[in-house]
Amino acid sequence: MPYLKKPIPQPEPIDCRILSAALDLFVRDGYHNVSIHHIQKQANVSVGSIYNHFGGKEGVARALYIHILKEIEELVDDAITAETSPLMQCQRIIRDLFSYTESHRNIIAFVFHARHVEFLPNEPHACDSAPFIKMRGIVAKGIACGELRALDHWVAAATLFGGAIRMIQLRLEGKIEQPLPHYLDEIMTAALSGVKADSDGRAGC
Amino acid sequence: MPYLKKPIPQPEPIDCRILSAALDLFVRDGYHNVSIHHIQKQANVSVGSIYNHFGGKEGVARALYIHILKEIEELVDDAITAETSPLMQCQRIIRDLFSYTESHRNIIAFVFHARHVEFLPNEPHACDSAPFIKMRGIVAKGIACGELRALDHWVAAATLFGGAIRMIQLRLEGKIEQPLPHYLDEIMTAALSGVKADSDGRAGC
DNA sequence: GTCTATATCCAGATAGAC
DNA sequence: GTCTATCTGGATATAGAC
Repeated sequence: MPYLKKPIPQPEPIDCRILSAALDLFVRDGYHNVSIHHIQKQANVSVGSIYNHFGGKEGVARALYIHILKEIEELVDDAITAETSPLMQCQRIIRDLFSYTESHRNIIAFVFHARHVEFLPNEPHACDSAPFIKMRGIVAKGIACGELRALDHWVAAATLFGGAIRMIQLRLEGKIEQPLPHYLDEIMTAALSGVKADSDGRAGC
Repeated sequence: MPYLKKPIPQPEPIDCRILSAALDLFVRDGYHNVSIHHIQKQANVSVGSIYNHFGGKEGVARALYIHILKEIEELVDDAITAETSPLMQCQRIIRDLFSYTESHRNIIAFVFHARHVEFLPNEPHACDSAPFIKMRGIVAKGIACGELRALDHWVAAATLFGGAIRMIQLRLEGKIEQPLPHYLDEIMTAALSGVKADSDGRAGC
């Protein structure tokens, strides 16, 4: 039996351990309250390895930021392909963000709760990143095709997603007791009624 | 002529200079990127004075935080006394927050943009502070008297204020070109239509 | 009360063995 | 590639003169 040919089941590759340890610590204590040494202990690696892989604490944060934004972008892309109308796409995104907040708390917290500009001054701000640009693109399309009212695009996006984002933040801060999906319908209808065009039949999407 | 009896016009008392210098720096660079020495230089005082008045950097931040929350609370109180119905009070608060964002940018930025928990771990979170509790109280009253729909209170508050807060944040980040009051009407009607009760005449407030 | 000069500490970064 | 040990810079905090 080839026991010995099997590699010892290394639980995770070293860079993943570093990233997930850093994510936990950054979210719990805030970037500036976490030192390389904290990460090193939590991930069971050495300082040297962290520098080898990421070039330092800021490098870890940058890798994390990019990785997580990519994950959010996938969530948005999935919504875009799964639904046809902009309105349904927005609904889908909110729904998925809500359930993601429950299942991948720290990922959502890192995006919606950290002030990246304070430690990644050279990275574009989150709201200039691909997933958020795409979300605004959906809103613009909804307005163009008459599904949404002809509001300023920023206003429409803020109204549509503002309430949901606020709920996510409150949930992350522990203010809201129930899991977010519990509030999904109420939030959705409230947000939509602010931006939906008067339903006079034409859905040109 | 009593020229000499007049005190030399000291532009500001020392502790105010410290606080306003700290506010500027905290907002611009983030608490953790600002040192006592930065504050000292910007305020034209000595390190010793800062320690005498506030006991250190954290003390400065705490004093600032408390002071600013009190200012926001006044804004909320003014709205409550100036208007009678909860709905009008909410409108008034949003309107005043918008104009405050333009006229007292850093004050609003410090409240809505900084992560206080990361440097004032023993202070209550902003959303547990008096002004925000009062805002939720207004919402609760609006629901109780039938002016607002019978939503979950968190949902109602998030819907009513979420869009406006999002606009404030975007404006602070420089994403929005126009001064906020320019968007006031659109934001207001969009937010209100999500929470207003079907107008069937009864306004029991 | 206000200042300058100094002490202490700790995080970030590096060197060099394995 | 991974580790430990060490160096360095800078920030907080204090001491003591004025």
